[in-house]
Amino acid sequence: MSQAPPRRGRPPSPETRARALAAAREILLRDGFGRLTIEAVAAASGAGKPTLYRHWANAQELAMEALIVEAPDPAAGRGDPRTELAAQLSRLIRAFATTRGRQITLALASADPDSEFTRAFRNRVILASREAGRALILRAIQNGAQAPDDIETLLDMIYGPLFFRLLAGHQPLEPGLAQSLTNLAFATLRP
Amino acid sequence: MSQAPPRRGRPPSPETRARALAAAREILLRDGFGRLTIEAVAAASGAGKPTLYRHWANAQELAMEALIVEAPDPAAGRGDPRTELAAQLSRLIRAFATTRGRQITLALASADPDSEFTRAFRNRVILASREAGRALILRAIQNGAQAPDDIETLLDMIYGPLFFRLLAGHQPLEPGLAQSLTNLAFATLRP
Amino acid sequence: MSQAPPRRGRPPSPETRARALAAAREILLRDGFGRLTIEAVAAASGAGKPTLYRHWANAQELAMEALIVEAPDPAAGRGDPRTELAAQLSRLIRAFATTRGRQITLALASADPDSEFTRAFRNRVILASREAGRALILRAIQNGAQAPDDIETLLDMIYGPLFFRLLAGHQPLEPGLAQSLTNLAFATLRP
Amino acid sequence: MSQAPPRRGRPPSPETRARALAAAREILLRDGFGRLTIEAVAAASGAGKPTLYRHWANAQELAMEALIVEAPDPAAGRGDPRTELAAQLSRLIRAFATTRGRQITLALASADPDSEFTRAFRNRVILASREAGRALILRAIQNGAQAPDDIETLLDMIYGPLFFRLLAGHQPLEPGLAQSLTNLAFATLRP
DNA sequence: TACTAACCGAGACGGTACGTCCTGTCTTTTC
DNA sequence: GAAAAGACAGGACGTACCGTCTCGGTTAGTA
Repeated sequence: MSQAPPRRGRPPSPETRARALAAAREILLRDGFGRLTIEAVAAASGAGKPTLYRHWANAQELAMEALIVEAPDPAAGRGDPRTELAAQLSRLIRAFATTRGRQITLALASADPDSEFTRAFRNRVILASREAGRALILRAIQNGAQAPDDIETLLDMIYGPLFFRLLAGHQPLEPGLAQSLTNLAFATLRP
Repeated sequence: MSQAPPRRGRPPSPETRARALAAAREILLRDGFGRLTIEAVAAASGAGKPTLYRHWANAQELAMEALIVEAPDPAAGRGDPRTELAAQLSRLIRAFATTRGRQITLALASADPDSEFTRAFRNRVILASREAGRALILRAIQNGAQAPDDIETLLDMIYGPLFFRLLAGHQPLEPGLAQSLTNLAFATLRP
Repeated sequence: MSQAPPRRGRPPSPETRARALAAAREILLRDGFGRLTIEAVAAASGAGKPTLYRHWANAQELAMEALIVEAPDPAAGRGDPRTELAAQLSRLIRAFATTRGRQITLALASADPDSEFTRAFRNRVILASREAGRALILRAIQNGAQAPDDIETLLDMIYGPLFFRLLAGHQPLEPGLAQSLTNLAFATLRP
Repeated sequence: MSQAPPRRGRPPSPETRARALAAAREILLRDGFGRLTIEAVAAASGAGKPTLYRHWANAQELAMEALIVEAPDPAAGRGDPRTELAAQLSRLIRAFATTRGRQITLALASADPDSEFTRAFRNRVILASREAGRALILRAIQNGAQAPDDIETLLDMIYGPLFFRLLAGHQPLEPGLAQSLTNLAFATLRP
C-alpha cells in the first residue's frame, strides 16, 4: 500500500484553488480573456500572486482550467448514429456560441502549444467530442455505411467548421449548422 | 466624380510604413507573435512609437498587416474544378504549415473581432480562398454535380479543418490533406 | 552705415505673433506655466508650430515674453524718496501677489540663465525696479542720508524678500510689506 | 503609547531608496535638474520605475529629497549674535554658490507649492536657517538692541537676497555678502 | 503683370519621458 | 512550512510634447 508521506507544514488549501478558479471565471465572463491577469485574479480571489503561480504557470493555464467547466457529455446513448451526431453537434454549438466559445478559441490559440497543460485542455475540451464523433462514424460503418478513405479528415471536416466560424466570423454559429454538418458528413458515407 | 481632397500638411512617408512592416515581419518570423510589440518594432525599424501608433491602433493590427504578404492567387484557371480545388488546398496547406500559419491564426484569434482592420484581414487572407472555393463548387454543379443542401456549410467543411488542425494540433498539416478534403467534399456532390 | 537689407518675400506677420502671445497669456492664467507648451499655443492660436519656433526658441522664451505685459512704471516722480519707494514696492507687491508673480518666478528659475532672452527678461521685469530703487536711495543720500557700506546688498535686501516669499511661501505677499521694507531699508540710512 | 502596526508583507527596502537617491544626486550634479527624470534614475540605480513611483510621486519630489543632504547646522553656539549670523550666512552662501543652490531654487520653484513634500522641503532646507536667524536676532534684542517693527520682514531681508541673486543673476553669491547682510541687518537694530 | 522668395497652416517624423499595468520573483509575517 | 501580503526588477503599454521636416497655399516685393 502507498504510505502516507510525511507532509510537513501547512497543506495547500483546496479552497484557495476553488476561489481562484471562480474569480477567473467571473473575470472571463465579465471582462474577457485579455483581462484575465494573475494580478486581477489575486485581487478578486483574495489569494496572493505567488500562491497562484504555485498552481498555474501563467494566466493562460489558469484560464484554460477555468474554462473547463464540465465536458458536456460528448456522446451518450447507443441510438441511431446520425441522430446522435446531430444532437452532439447541437450541444457543442450551443456551448460554443456563447462568449466562452471565443475565449476557448483564444486560450487555445495563445497558449504554448507544446505544454502539458495545453495538451490536456485540448484533449478534454476539444478532442473528446471528436473522439465521440469517431465512435459514431465507426458505428455507422458497422451498420453498413461506406467507410471513407480518411476518417481523420472527415472528423476534422465535422468539427473544424465550428472553430472556423468562430475565428473568421463570416457566419454565425447557428443551430441549423448541426444538421447541415451531419447531412453532409453522412453524404460521404453512402454505400 | 470623386474630387481629390486638399491633403494639407506633410504626407505620411510610405518608406516609414514599409520599414515598420519589414521589421514586424522579421520579428514575427524570428520571435513569434507574442514578441511583436510596438516597442520592438520601433526599435528595429528606426521609427518612433507615436509614428507606429499613427498607422496602426495596436500591435495586433500591425501584425495582421505584416502577415498579409500576398494573397497566394487563391484559384486560378478554368480547368477541372476537382483538380483545381485540390491544387488550391495544397497551396494553402503549404502556406499555413509554416510558422506564419500559426501566427495568422493567433492574430485572428486575439484581435478585436469587430474592428474594421480585422474584418479586412479576414476577408483578404481567409475568406478570399473560401470564395474561390465557392466558385469551383458552383462550376462543378454547373457541370452536373448534385448541389448540396447548404453550400456555406460545405465550404466551412473544406476550409475549417486547416484551422482546426492548427489550433488543436492533433494532426499535422500534411500535404495529403488537400486530396482527402477534395475527395470527401466531392463525395457530397455525387449526382 | 548699415544699409537696409533687401528683405524680399513675405514679411513675418505681426498678427500671428500677437495672437500667439495672447493665447500664451490665456494658457498661463488658466492652466499655469507647466501647461504652456508650444503645441498648446499652436492649437489655441491657430499658428503652426514651426511659426512659433521662428519667433521663440522654446516654450520658456514664449512664456517670458508673454509675461512682460507692461513694465509697471517702476518709479515715477521726484517726490520724497521714502514715500516713492514705499509706493513702488506697493505696486510691485500688487503685481506679484497674483498668479503671474509665481509664474514669473518659475519662468526665471527654469529658463536657461545665460540666454540673451532670459537676460533681457530679467532686466526688464526684475532689475528695472531695482535700478529705480537705486535711484531713490541715491537721492536719499544726496538729501543727507548716510550712505550704506554696500548699496548692492541693500538693494537686494529690498527686492529679494518678494521672491523669497513667493518661493518659500512662509508668508503671504501682503500690502503692509511695502512699508515694512521701506522702514527697515531707511533705518540703515540714518545719518 | 503608539502600538506597532501589523505591517504584513515584504517591507520596502531601504537600500533601494538609498540607491535611488544616490543616483538622483549624481544626475543632479552631472546633468542638472532638467535631466533628473524618473526614467534616468531607474536606469542609473537599477530600480524599476514603479518602485520609484511607490516612493515619490514625481521627479520633483525625488529631486527635493535628493537635495536634502544634511541641514548644515544652521546656527550653532551661543556666541555674539552678530558674529554668529555672519558665520551662518557665510556657510549658507558657500552651500548655495554651488550648482546645488540653483537646483534647490529650481526644485522649489517648479514643485507643487501646496504638496506636503514641498512644504517639508522648504521647512528643512530654507526656513530652518531663517528660524535660526530669528533666534539670533532675538538674542541681540535681549542684549539691548532695538527691536525692529517687523521681525518677519527683517528675516526675509536677510535671507531673501540669496535667492534673489540666484534667480536674477545680477550679482554673484560672493563671500563678502555675508558680512554686508549682517552689517545692514544690525544697522536696523541700533538702540 | 508675372516671378519668386519668404512666410504661413498643417501635420508627419524620430525622439524622450511620462505614469500605469502586469509579469514573475523575492521576502516577511501569519497561520 | 505553506499561505497572504506586498515590494522588487523589468518590460511594454499608449500618450504628451519636443524640435525638425516637408508639404501646398498665400502674400508681398521686385523685375
